[in-house]
Amino acid sequence: MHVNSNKTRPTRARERAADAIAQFRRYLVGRHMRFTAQRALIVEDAFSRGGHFSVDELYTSLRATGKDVSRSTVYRTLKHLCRCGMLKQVLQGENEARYETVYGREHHDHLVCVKCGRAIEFRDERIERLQQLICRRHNFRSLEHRLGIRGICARCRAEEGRR
Amino acid sequence: MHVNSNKTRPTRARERAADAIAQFRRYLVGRHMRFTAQRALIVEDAFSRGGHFSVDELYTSLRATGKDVSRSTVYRTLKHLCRCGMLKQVLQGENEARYETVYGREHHDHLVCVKCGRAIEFRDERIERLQQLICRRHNFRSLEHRLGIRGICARCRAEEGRR
DNA sequence: CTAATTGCAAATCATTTGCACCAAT
DNA sequence: ATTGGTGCAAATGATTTGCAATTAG
Repeated sequence: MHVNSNKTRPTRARERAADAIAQFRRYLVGRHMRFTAQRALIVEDAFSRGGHFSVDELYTSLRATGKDVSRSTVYRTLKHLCRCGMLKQVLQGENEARYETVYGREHHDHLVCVKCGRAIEFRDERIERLQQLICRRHNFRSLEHRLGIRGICARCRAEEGRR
Repeated sequence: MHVNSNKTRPTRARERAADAIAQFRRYLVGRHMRFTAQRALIVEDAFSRGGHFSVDELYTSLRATGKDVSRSTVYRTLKHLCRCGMLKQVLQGENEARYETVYGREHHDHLVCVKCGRAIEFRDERIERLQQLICRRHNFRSLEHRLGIRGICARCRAEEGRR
């Protein structure tokens, strides 16, 4: 099991982003699609950040750094990134969709704090194995799975004073 | 582990619905809220059905039986049902929200078929226990959890011809 | 060159809300 | 009688789309 801090080291992040851009370009070229400046900026931003993000966070962050990309293009690009499996939507029950990067990372599940919104990531092999077992038993071919535990994180519990 | 067939026996369903109506009434009364004909109809319909449903399915089904309840009221009532824990939203990544009844049932997880949309329910104690363990390890207080495995069900795989 | 992409503004779609009338307590 | 509920139509908010101008291959 491992836990990511929400801030990845800057250098590490830049590497990750560069890898992702290269990968996305390969995907696009292979499909006669075009690798544009806007797409590069979007992938760059998405993969430089630690945790999850919403369309608006990404859009605003780009804009804040003077990289003007339209909302439409952000939506369209994120859709492509999902289609090629580099990104995935994580649905936690809010109004707007949130995304997390997949490319270059291993599968993990989440503890989501309902107070502060933070997501703690974890991976448990025993749970993974049991899931496979269940699929086999139902003759079900698993494509992906998602486990989310909602609750209150240690920090919020501490601040809250009581247990 | 157990699996529910998607159709519950009619009599059984009626009982379930009656129980749910009574429970919702208790909740409302206890909060100085009013138990109205519309609310009864909505709860009745929601708890008579087997699987998951969308607002529109419920709305249409009511309407089809001549029970005229406005969409607004359906939305407002489902929200109350979620608030009191009798219902819960299940997010599978579509555009519209889907709900499933909680009251009178035990917690379970899902195998969701991406071909036919069917949801197979299961419960595995070992997974439940491991989740508790993980929460404890992170000093995280779990409020609820949700495990969904997306893939292709046995029936669709058979129809598909290949493995 | 030529087809794909962008940005804008208008269009959708699910869900929410303001308000005048209605009904449960 | 009160006060909360309902239905309608209008408002909202996120996402999508048509289209003319732009640009990558």
